[in-house]
Amino acid sequence: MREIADELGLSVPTVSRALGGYTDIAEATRKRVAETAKRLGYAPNAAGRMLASGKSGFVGLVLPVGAQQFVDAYLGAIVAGLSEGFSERGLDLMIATVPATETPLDTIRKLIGSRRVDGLILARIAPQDPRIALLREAEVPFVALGRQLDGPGDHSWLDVDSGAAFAEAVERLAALGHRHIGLVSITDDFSFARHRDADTALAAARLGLRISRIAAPRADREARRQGIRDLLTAPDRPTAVLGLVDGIALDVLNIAADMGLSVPADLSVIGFDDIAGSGHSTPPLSTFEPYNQRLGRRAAHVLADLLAGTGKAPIQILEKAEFVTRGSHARAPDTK
Amino acid sequence: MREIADELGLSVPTVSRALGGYTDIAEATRKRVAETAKRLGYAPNAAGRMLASGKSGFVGLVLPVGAQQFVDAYLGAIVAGLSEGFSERGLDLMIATVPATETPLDTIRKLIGSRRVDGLILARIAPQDPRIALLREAEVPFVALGRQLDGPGDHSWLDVDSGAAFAEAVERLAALGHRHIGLVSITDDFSFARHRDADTALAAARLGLRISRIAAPRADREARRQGIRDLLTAPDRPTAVLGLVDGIALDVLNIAADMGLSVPADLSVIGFDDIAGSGHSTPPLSTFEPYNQRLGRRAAHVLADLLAGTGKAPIQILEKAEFVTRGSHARAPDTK
DNA sequence: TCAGTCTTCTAAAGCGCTTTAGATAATTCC
DNA sequence: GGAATTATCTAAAGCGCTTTAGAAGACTGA
Repeated sequence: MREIADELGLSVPTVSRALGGYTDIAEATRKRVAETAKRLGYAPNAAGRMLASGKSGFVGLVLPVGAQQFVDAYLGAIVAGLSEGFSERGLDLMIATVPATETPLDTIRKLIGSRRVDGLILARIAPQDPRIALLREAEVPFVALGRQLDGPGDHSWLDVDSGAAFAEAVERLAALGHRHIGLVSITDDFSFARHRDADTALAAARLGLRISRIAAPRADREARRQGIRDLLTAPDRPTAVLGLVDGIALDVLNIAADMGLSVPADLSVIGFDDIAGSGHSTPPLSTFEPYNQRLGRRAAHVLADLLAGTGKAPIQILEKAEFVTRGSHARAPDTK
Repeated sequence: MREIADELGLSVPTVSRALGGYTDIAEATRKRVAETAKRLGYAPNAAGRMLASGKSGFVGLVLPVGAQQFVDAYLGAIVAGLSEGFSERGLDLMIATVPATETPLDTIRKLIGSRRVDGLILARIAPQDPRIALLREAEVPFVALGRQLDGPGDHSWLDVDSGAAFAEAVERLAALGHRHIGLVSITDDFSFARHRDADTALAAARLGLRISRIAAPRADREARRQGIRDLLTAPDRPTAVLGLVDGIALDVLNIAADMGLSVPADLSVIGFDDIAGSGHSTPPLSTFEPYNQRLGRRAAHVLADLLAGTGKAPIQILEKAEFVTRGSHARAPDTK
């Protein structure tokens, strides 16, 4: 910056204000400065700017990578969207992992204590998430991706309304003549599982359909597969099955094939997530695409607004997941 | 920091040196400072530290999100590994996206011009990658994930030796009595495709096997599927097929099922990547797992070493992909 | 024409830390 | 016992930028 100032015979603050677009700089000067800056390939030193302005220009996403939690397709899409959204607003995304020796709360405390980030994105919200309490107390702007179970709270969040997607799946199946639908769920305590269970039941009750729900621990694949087998061999087996996630729905396809059931003629199957591979199964899986990248991008904009001070009221957004019509669902067998 | 100094009747620099673990501070003082810092919940201001030390403590990963390129499972795993590895070395990962109005080179130039990052990770290396030339010229430490086509170069890189995996697949199939293997490849100009093509051909030649290679543009799924159908209906069809990636291998499974071919009895199929869904196909797909998260973590350590100045010579690492035995490959049909 | 008002710039201070040079006190050596 | 050394601390400067206060010049209006 001094270089530019020297070259043009101006002072350093003038250059700073010119680049900052302040009004008390003559238009001609502003232009000269801008041109010289470009010619010299000037990029403002981030540290100097941070120190003087008190803003880091960074926004943090804390990943609990330590355990088995890794960056799956969901987080990958979120990261892409966040990064895209923030760069549109002149912010940078930093990804922090929680070291094995620390708790996520420690990491967050350090991050905000060192002023390394101006705000935070919280992903994988637990039904009761202590991080939310911490950030509210510290008065650090943040946006949560996902809802807590005990109501909307008064912080900003975005979530995919996967419950609505399951209700839509029930409606679609009802319209195709299905009267009895299986739901393969999980016993783990995730908010998304409870939302999907509840909204499926609600929609079925509203339409007068029967739901047969089975559930096993998420990681216990064998238990789940046995449950599916039992469900499909029962004398009054459902004519359609909803998988809580695509992985489960693909297992249903798999087991149906083993049992000689033809999908979608004998059995309809619908999943959720549109994971890689869902389009390549036999038959290709009908599922819901949650557009997580778009969700991440919108979350970035919400946080950017928060940081800019635009609007104090919490923003809470439920995004819709789109149904992806493929080959694994059709009219109920006895209504052809 | 001044607070700590005041509280203990010391000067600010003394506190700084005490926390920095310098030798010219009495052990007793060091301990008192450390305790007070902990008690006050002190975290050093990142901006001040950066400005004074000239190091940002950040390492950048530039994502070309703009176009269709999104964060798939590969990049997700890489990000997780990088973040994990860097946090083990006291560095932070920042993810930058390339705005629609800029080229990746612009973004990189800005990043290093503003001293926002101390070093960079380059992912998705092109056969001739201009980013490598730029960073070499700017003398910014970096590590590439992937090789260029024209030899190893003299910069540090890590890559998965997927060519070796395909050679291993050929060997495994040869050992199972297969004499004629199909390879479904792509026509696009990616380094990884050429490595896999070449090493497959080499291994087959060495073992006296026949390879029938077909290829279509990566995005043209219909052309690829037609190619696979032609391959499998030919009078002397191969008894095993390698898919360049899992998506392709799953298509092969799919088409084989449509044609009434039983996998693995009539046809063996092997893929590469172990994407979500590969374990849920019918039958479950035998494939290779590249352990990208581990690769990212190792890359982080290589770059951290570079930044610490430990060892000037470029480090070039080829990682092995592990074969995942599932149900889609078996003995050749006529050798039972 | 001269006080008052803009417009456009500069001077100085300071953000929180690290680093270099130097000061003080305690210790050692002959 | 005094010079030389060592151990431990402090003073001062400076990293590159932004911000506040203020100065200089150009303009207005009666």
